[in-house]
Amino acid sequence: METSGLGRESITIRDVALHAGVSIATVSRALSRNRPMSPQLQEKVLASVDALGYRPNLVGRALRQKKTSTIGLIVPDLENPFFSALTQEVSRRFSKSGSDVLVISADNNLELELRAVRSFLGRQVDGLVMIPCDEIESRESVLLASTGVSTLQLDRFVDGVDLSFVGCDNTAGMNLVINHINEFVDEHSHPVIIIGGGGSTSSGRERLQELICHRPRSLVFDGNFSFDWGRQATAEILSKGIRSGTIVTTADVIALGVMSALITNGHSVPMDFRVIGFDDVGVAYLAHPTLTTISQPLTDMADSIFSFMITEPQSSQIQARKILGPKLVVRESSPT
Amino acid sequence: METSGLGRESITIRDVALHAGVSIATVSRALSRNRPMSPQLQEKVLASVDALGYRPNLVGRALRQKKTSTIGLIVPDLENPFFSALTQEVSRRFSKSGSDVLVISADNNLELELRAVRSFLGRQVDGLVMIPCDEIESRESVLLASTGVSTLQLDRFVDGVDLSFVGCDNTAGMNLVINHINEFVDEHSHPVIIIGGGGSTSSGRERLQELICHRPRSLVFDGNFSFDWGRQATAEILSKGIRSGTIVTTADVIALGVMSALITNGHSVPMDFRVIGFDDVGVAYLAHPTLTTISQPLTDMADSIFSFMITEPQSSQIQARKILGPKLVVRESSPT
DNA sequence: CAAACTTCGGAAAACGTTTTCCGAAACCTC
DNA sequence: GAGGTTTCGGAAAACGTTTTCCGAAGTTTG
Repeated sequence: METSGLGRESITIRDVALHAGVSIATVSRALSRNRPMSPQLQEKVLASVDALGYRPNLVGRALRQKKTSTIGLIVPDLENPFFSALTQEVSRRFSKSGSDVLVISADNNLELELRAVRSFLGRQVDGLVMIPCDEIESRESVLLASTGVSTLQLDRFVDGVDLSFVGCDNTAGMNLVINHINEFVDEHSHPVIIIGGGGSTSSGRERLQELICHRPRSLVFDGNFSFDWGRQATAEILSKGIRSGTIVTTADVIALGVMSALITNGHSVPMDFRVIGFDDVGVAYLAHPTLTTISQPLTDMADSIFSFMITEPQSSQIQARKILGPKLVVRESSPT
Repeated sequence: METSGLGRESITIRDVALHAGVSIATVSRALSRNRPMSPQLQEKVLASVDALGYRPNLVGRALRQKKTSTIGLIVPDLENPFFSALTQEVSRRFSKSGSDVLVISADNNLELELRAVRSFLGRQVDGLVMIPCDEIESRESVLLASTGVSTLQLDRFVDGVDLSFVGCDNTAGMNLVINHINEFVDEHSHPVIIIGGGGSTSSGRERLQELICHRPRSLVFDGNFSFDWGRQATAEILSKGIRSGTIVTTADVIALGVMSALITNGHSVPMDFRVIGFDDVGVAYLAHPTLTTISQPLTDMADSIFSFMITEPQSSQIQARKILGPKLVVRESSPT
């Protein structure tokens, strides 16, 4: 009859109770299997549910239960392929266990990031996973998040905040790079050029620091995690008359910009310049030449986030850190 | 005192009322500015709000108001750079007007897509935007969505469903491609090879159909929207002994895979093969050679989605279509 | 100055659930 | 067969808001 689907008033548990001739408590129990009940009654209720096309209102449920079966994920920038891959991986992990991951992109904007935190907090998510935009400036957002709900930092952390963190070992990763280039870099004839990015993020800083520490004499450029920055930095390098060298970057997106600019200007990779990235995003394998880089253990990271979130009811306010090991992937952009 | 921040029990409007010595109605009004009130009282309430660090529970509010100030966006695959760019654009547009966009990735999985719909519906989003996974198989999801809330289809639509749609004109886009290749393709010496993808999606099908219609004698391959498929199809082409031609694809991700495979095997683009993509994702400009492609009006699409969602209270159940015009971007992978 | 508005704060209902509590019936046990 | 235990359905409270309604003031009007 009125299952026409046009009805703007949605059917509630009350309608089902009326239809089945039972109380709303019974309907609730039939659906939640919270308490055993006689099979015939259960069936009757379920029949009414089907007949009316009833769908529980999760807002009502959340209010009563004080939980939403939802976790929030705030990412700085979905257009960075590393973050979209990580997002996908985290979503996949949680969806296996039945909880939904809701994603908001902060668009590399501190104000939007703070708004996202407020929104998720107000919406009573059961947990919050943040990839903070900035090591210093995101402090307010992260702190606010942590007062309201079990919060985890992923990939990047905020300086001096007592919150659990899951990420990859950037220092170890850069050491793999250093060892790799030591195999072919002749200190004098073949300069090492460092192009940093995301210096205001913990991972960007860690990677850059490690590089500078081991290669203190190198030419250093610092910018952000973007294709354009890689291209721009390359233009500067070339304008200095440099015509060969090993260019180490702190992210694949930068490295891809670098290679693009080099090749456009007629320089060969890896003959003239060797280029090395970090992250191992999908396109790193697609570029030409294919990009030598550091592969991050995305699946492990997602798994760790999941177990932190599930096993720790927030009691572990104590700062726990799960640092996962990266791998070197040597491809065509550097000699084997 | 108890503003220590450790308190698991969150402060409610009731606590604020108590602290300020007013009723909860007054607190609500002070915050919502729903009704004018004396400034000194307002200030007193606001002071208490600050003192206690009160944050409204949006779940309670949503239950009462029957709206969540939230729209849901379901995307097939965040790792496809076209979708992450589109997601970013839509989020940006809505966040300007103060409503949150919550994103769920269906991971190219019909079951997850259906679950995402159920989840958003249950969570009472004010609107739903879907990029359906499959032209046929997503029908159940889309239909379910449309019964519960104002629903829009974006970029792809489901066959025979009366729902508004926003997307780009794939046919026109492919015509631009056809005209472009007509300028340099010598029918006999230079074969046209078509690599389709996403044939089970409306956009994939539309693009492929238009191509085949204008170039009926071409060699045609059909697969999905992925780098790997592009690579794989290329391997097949080469294995047939073909050593030159114009390869037209239905998506940049495919085209990038194609170019990668061609170059790896020592073939030159655009000397031996010309390659053409569709979408104009960021990396298209980064590839080497840079990729000739069709640029989709992402911002316009987001704007249209926004105005459909805001101006049409759902009354416009009537199928409205907003088809936006694409542009041809000629780059190095094809002759100018 | 009485009557009629206006202003503004509070009590309470409402939103859709889940869950506690209660009581009736049924079932044991001796 | 009386007393105790278990089973199971329903009434009602609770979750945190917003909003309708009411009534007590204050203000205008004739």
